[in-house]
Amino acid sequence: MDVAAEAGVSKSLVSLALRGDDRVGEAARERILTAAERLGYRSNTLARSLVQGRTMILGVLLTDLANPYHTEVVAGVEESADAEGFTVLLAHGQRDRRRLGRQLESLLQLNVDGVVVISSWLDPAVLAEAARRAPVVMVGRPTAFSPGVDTVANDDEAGARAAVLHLAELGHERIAHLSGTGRPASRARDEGYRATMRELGLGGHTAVRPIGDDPPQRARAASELLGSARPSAVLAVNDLAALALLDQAHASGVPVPDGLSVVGYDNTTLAETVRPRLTSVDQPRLVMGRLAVRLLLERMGGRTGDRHEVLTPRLVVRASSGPAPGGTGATA
Amino acid sequence: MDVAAEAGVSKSLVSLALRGDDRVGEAARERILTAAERLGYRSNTLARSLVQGRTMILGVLLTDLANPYHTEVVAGVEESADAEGFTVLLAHGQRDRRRLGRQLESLLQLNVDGVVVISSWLDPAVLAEAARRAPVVMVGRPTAFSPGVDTVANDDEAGARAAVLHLAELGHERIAHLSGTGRPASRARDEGYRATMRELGLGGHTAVRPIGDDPPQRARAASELLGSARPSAVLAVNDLAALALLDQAHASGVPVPDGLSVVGYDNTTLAETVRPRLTSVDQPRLVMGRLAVRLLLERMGGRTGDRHEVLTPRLVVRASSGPAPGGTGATA
DNA sequence: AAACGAGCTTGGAACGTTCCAAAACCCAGG
DNA sequence: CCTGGGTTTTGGAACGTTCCAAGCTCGTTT
Repeated sequence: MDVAAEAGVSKSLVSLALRGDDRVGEAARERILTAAERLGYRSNTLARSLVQGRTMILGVLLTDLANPYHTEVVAGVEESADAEGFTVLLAHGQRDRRRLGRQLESLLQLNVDGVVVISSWLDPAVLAEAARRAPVVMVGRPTAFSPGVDTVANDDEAGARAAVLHLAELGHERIAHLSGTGRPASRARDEGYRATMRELGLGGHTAVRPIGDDPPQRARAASELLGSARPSAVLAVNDLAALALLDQAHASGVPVPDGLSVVGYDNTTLAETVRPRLTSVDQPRLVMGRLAVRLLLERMGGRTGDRHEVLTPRLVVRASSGPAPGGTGATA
Repeated sequence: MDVAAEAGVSKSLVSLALRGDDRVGEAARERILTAAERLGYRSNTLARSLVQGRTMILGVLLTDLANPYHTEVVAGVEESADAEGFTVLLAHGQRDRRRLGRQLESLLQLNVDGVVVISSWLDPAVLAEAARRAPVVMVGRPTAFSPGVDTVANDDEAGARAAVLHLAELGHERIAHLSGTGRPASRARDEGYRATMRELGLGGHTAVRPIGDDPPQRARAASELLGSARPSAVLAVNDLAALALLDQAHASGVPVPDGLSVVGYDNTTLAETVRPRLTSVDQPRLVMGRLAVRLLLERMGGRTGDRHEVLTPRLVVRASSGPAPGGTGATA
């Protein structure tokens, strides 16, 4: 270490001084700091991590950078991690199990101190295996619970329920559901939708149409839903699906919300840019991110039992939902 | 190293065997591999990087995760990095110089082999300093060139020019510009707009209105632009600005494109979701990402001179631009 | 029978830190 | 002038790899 030579002290003392240890004498500290400054010295994190056995890095693994839901969770993670002195690095796996696995492996190899997985695409077995090597929290509803992995999710059933109740309160009865493609969260929303329809005595009006993954499929699904027995309101599995629906409604000359009410899910920025502004179920994403970090810290602190946090979503009413055409407004 | 003991060989041989060196005898290799398998052994990347002096990691520093322009550049970076055997990790700085600096520092401390900066918010001096520690490529138009830093940008003047020519060809003369807030790219687009207007003899119709950063400011700027002397066409500094304009036009009952043509910039996914679909100038983002990696590799390979690549953008015509109201279509 | 070379294997140094026990220094008290 | 105790400083081990020069074990050549 050149700084040691430059300042005429041992490497040990340099190490102490640079870490701000107060056992270092005033004169020595002075010389060391100026020497380090002059030489532009930067301690090597790799070496430090090697000896300390930790990196002060939290890894975040996500499927989809373009998805604002994910990125807001990340914001929450970053906020808490910063406050605790951790650096956050993101690894991006796309919707590809293999790539996700590889990226997860990269993070673990880096010896990150914890991993937040924002994706339900990862194989539960892979997740469990990762949890044996480092604390792992999964944000979102898992396909199956993996032992050793904590989870933070929103209550999809409750979210769907709130949306259906809102629509029923506006007088709607023929409430349809533009559902997802079998991912865990979408299944739960579907379930919540069906249960609430039954609970309201609207079971007979239950109508579910799955939507595709790519834009053309989405458009077709939306158009079919608006076809023959058109519902007066639709709960979409997410904002993207709701958008496809709005688009299709516009194309077919169906006015929203006067001819059709639409409710989305996730309350992405999309909901606030689209016309008309979209009523949507909001997940507390920031809170979820912060919570994920707290769970990681608890694990590092020695907790062994698994925790599964479920947060309550909140309906944000905007312009895309209104009174049912024939109704007189509130009936419930 | 337990594997060595387990297989009854030296740690050196284990190291060789696991890296697939062909000098290792068949019997020993066999024993080592099964021992490693049984013990669930994973070599420690930190230690390897420490001795080899490189990490096979490329860092990407970005301002805004939520911006699809950025994330597509990232996709290009990842594609090329993967092909070259590098892992890509992202650090996210938000629009905050200090935070960006800290994140950059984190990446450098990790000893990444190269950094791609997708942000024009970073202080050029900080960038230059970073370039002294690792190869750095900046994607986007820099505030000022930093010695040692390569850049990859699109030709904003040319993009703005293409948009104006397109509108002029449709017969528009009163073409206004909803401009940005002084970032380098937006200044260049502004310049391209003005120059092209002059070139077409439309200098007298030049009208530039700056837009704000937050939604309410954007809305006001859009509304003012549509006020008194309403232009027949507008080039917006980016898709978000164009969106605000579309929104405002809708609110004031101005039909697009019949009463007003709008052209955006960046061709984000927004352009394909908004109604009407937005004509927009597309930057070759994937190519830019790939190019950034190539420049990094060249630096690692020993190149010393700086390179500044400028790519040509391409106008994507959609439904938001049409013939000028009074005109007969193509005039140019 | 000695020397050689090819194929495999090994021990120890090195990477740049932190950690720890021990050494050196200093000053006050006896 | 020695002793003790606190403060400051030090050398060497350790972290888990890779790298390198050197070693061993054969069978083959001279």
